Parts: sequence; structure tokens; C-alpha cells
Amino acid sequence: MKKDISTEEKILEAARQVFYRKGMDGARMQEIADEAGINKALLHYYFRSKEKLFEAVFQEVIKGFFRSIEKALYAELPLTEKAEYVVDRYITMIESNPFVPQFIISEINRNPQMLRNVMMSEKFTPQSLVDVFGNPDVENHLFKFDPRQMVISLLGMVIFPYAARNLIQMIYFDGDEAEYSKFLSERKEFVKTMIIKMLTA
Amino acid sequence: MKKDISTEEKILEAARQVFYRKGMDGARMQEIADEAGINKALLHYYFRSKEKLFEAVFQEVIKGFFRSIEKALYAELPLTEKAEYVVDRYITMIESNPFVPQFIISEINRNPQMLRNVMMSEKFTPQSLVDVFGNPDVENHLFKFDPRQMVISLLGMVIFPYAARNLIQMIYFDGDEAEYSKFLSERKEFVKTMIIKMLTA
DNA sequence: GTCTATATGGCGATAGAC
DNA sequence: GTCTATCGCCATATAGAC
Repeated sequence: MKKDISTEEKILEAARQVFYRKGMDGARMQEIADEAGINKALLHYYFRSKEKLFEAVFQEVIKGFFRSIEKALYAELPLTEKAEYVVDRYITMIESNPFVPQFIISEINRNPQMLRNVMMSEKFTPQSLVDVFGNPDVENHLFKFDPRQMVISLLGMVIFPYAARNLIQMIYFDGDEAEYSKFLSERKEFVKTMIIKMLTA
Repeated sequence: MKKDISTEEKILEAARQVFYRKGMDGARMQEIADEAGINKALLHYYFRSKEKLFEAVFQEVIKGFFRSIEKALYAELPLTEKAEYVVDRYITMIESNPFVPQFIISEINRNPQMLRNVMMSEKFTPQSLVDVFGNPDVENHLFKFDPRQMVISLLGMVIFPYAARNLIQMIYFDGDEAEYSKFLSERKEFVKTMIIKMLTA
């Protein structure tokens, strides 16, 4: 049934856009319907309720987010190169979904149980990112720190500029969108350089 | 009029708590009234509308956030020590308001204009944090990078663990709150060390 | 200033025709 | 599967007594 899939996809795509902008509580079913070019009642036909629709979108986003960097984590590379590779993949991925970080951070608190469910349903192995920095087969000076400190730092450096985009853009770039985009495009190189510095004596 | 101030303060405090947990759209005036131990109608007596009440809370939070680190920025210290001092102050401040980062990130998108207004009404000089790293009177190897790259990195490393607390806690700490708190308490030292590494050859 | 009671509008959800 | 019409509730906001 081509028609079915097409409509369901249209709804999910529209819902994603609206939920990105407004969040679960701020979003309106009418707005999603308009965005999808269909009637409001159809949303309830495909997904029973707003809550269910949101869960479907949230699951989809979370899954995509984690899967997209999994490959980089298992690459057979020495520590520093692997770290560079991870940063590269991560930023590239966010660049193509720039609203995801803020969306996730905003919605996490609303229903932590939902996040747990998504994590369970898929077999996420986030430990592997820790392994990248916890691997002791390379000379480095991080032993006195929990390797997760490095992981969180990497994630913070990569994600924060997107999660807090509007704030940063206004404060440090006078609201100039183009200038901030340029800044972000130069950031990949900077973060790579800094991660390597952090990993070496 | 002691009574007036007391009630208004009670409302603001209650509103802050509820808005932290639920956000602007998720919050209910009834819940704020209950939290403040007063009647719902009183909220409208003191603040005309939910929107106005939220703006008052948001302004207050933003102002407090920026002011609290301003002192550290003007300290007369050499680059590395100043950077350490800033990190220290920042984390200490967030530790006493751990829900603020996520709150700000979540609400920024809703109404960027409001943020602009707050920035205008106060005379924020965020440039000073850039000056910390842009100061060329110290030997360092950052010249080929925009000093704002350092600023955003520092902020990301400091803020991200709080903004994405629930997510990180679940993924990397198996949901163990105590363990994550311990992790955070060790983080101040880690970030300081890393910032210094990033600033030196 | 603070309360109770009520108006008003909007939103999620459903009924039912096609 | 898709639409129009409508229900029923709930949240913001106001009226008005005290």
C-alpha cells in the first residue's frame, strides 16, 4: 500500500518539524496537520493520540542519533585518529540535523521513562564511546581521570554550539547568522586539535 | 508594604520552580498557585498573564546567570589562572542552580525576541569572556583560531553535563544519581586541567 | 489584597458521511 | 483512508464579593 506509507511518512516528517520548533507541549495537532497537508482527524487515525505521535517521533530521532555515530566507534584506528574520526562524524551528523540536540535536551525531562524505553528497545552500546578513551594501550596521561570525563567533554564541545545556537549567536555574534555559520564550519578543525591536545602530555 | 513584596516573591519563586520542571508551555497556572500556597486569581492580579509571569521569571534567571560570573572575568590574573578561576566560578554557580542551563536552552527558541530584550535592558558585556582568551599578551598558540572557539568550548564542557544530565546519567551511569553527582564533583578539576592544556603548547 | 465563581476560547479527540 | 462537524474538557483570564 503505497498510499498508506506515504501518508504516514508525511505525518511523521511534519510532526518532527513542528515538535522541533515547538516541543511536545507547544505543538498543536492542527499545525502538524497543516504542515503535512492533511486533515487533523487523520493524525488520530494513524496515531491514536498526540502523545503516541510524539513518542514515535522521539524514538525515531533518538535511534537515528545514536546509530549514526556507532560506525565511527568501531573503526580500527589508533586513539588520536579515532578521536578525530569520531568528532568528524559527530559534527557532520549534527550539521544535517541541527535542531536535534536542542530538541533532545528539551524533551528529556518531560518523560525520562520514554528515553529508557527507547534505549531498551534498541541495543545501544554507548559504552563503546567510553572505550575509545578508556583504552590503555596508548600512552596518555588520563589515567587519574574517569575516561567518561573525556567523553562528556567531547560531546559538550560538539553539541553545545548547536543546542544553544540562538543564545550564542546573539551574545557573541551580534545575531549574525552567516557569521555564526562560518564559525561553526571552522569548529570541526578546532575541536579535533583540542581533543588531541587533551589526549597528549 | 511587607505583605506585597512577600507575596510577589512567593509567586516568583513558585513560578521559577514550576517553569524549570515543565517549561512555559507545560506549566499550569494552577500548579504555580498551589506551589505558592495562594489562589490562582492572585497570579493574574500581580502579573497580568501567564506570558508576563514567565517573562519576569526568565529575565530574573538570565540576569542572575550572567551577573554571577561577571566578577571572575575582571579579575587581575594571568591567562591560565584567570581561566581556572572562571571555570571554578561558573561550575560553582551552576551547582547552586543546576536546572538553569536546561531551562535556558529549552526556552530560547520559543521567543528569541525576549532574550534580545533582556540583553538590551541590562548592559551585558559578554565580550569580556572573549577577552580572557583573546588577550595576546601571553604566549599561546591560539592565534590561528577565533578566541570564541575557546569560550564556546569552555562553556560546552561546563554546561553540557548539567543541561543533558538525565540523558548522560542514563546512558553512561546506568541511571545512578549518586554516581553521577560524584562524577560532577570531580569534573571541576578535570575541566581546569584540560583548559590549561588547551591553552599551552 | 485575597478569595470564589464563572466566562471564554481553544485543543485533543471522536462520530459519522463518503 | 480521508474528510467535515462537533463534543467535552481544561486552562487562561475576569467579575465581583469580602
